[in-house]
Amino acid sequence: MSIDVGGHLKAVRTMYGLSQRELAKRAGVTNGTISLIEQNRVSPSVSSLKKVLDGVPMSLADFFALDLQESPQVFYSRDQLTEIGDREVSLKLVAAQRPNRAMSIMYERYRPKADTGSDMLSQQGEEGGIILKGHMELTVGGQSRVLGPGDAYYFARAVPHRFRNVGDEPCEIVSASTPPTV
Amino acid sequence: MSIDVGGHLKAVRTMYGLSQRELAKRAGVTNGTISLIEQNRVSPSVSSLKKVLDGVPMSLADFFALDLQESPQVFYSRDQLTEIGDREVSLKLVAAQRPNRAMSIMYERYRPKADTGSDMLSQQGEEGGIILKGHMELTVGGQSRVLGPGDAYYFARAVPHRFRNVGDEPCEIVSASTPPTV
DNA sequence: GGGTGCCGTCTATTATCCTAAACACACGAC
DNA sequence: GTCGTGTGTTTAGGATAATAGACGGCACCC
Repeated sequence: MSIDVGGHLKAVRTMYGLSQRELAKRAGVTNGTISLIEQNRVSPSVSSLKKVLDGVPMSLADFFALDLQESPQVFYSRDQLTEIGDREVSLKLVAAQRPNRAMSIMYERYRPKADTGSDMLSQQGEEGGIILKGHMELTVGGQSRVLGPGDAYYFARAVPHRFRNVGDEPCEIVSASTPPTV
Repeated sequence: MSIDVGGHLKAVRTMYGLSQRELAKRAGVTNGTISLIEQNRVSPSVSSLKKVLDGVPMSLADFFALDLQESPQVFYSRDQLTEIGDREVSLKLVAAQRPNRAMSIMYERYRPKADTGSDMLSQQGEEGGIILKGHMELTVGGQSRVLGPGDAYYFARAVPHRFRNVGDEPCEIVSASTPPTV
């Protein structure tokens, strides 16, 4: 067994401020079980691990998705955002260097007439955002629409999509997508 | 055990076009084990389930995260956003009615002195955002910091966190979180 | 009809996990 | 001091999972 289930569980438990006995009681197992698991002296069955996590509560998916190793960066000043745009479109990415993050969050700035080109598509995931300034024509699947400040969008990336700044001023958007593409 | 590990495994295995014996051989377990797991006659230990998934290969996190999705509305005008705030904090949610979406994207507006209260925590997921206007004190785990326009944050929700508008003007944020809490 | 090969299932045995209860240590109250 | 209550750890034994190998089914070929 390569993955450290025990350490993982201990981290989760202590993060919630629970003792082994408290967690055991909530989960309907014995404190000894928790102890043995945390020491990696046993590899719990999925059913018992689920019982334990139900006591937190936390899903199995989240449990195994947890990063754990260190405490990652939380705060990013505006000049710490990773910029990845070209001249037409500027993208400032939050938490770019964070491994295995679940989302990309970006501050996007489109010059007048900027255009992502016809019908981008990714295999998977979802994307959404809110327009802050300017006017953006968004085409998703068959549908097309011009969005202004305060308007928003949300779509599955498997559908072809295109962004085009149809205004005379720059268009600014905050967007999020999952899973992160960049 | 509420979750259907067996059916799940069978779906993964057949998706990869493997027989029980093939998968067993790759994984270093016996075909009987696969059979018993798929029938939910046993709840595999994490270690053996991991061995089995290594034969695919697939991570435990992905295994437990498997799901499906889809839905229609793409564009949301500003007054179509679902508002869910109280007097102190206004939250405008994109695609609120969309079932099984992967993220929540929100336009958040905090009145001066607005405070989410001490140490909220959700059991799961990640959250991030970008400050548009005003100044927000964000506390995550031990660390605390005041963020201004253009600054950003990103953290795992399992860590206790708190937002507090420390400025005299309203603070506006666009945030995203996954999985959606609301 | 008899082989051959691959499929998933089942059984008897062995290996591992889970429980209940004891154990050891630390800290505060009195 | 010695209770009382909190913590995590250990142990014996019963419960559960994993193994090796047998079993029956189905398709294909001779």
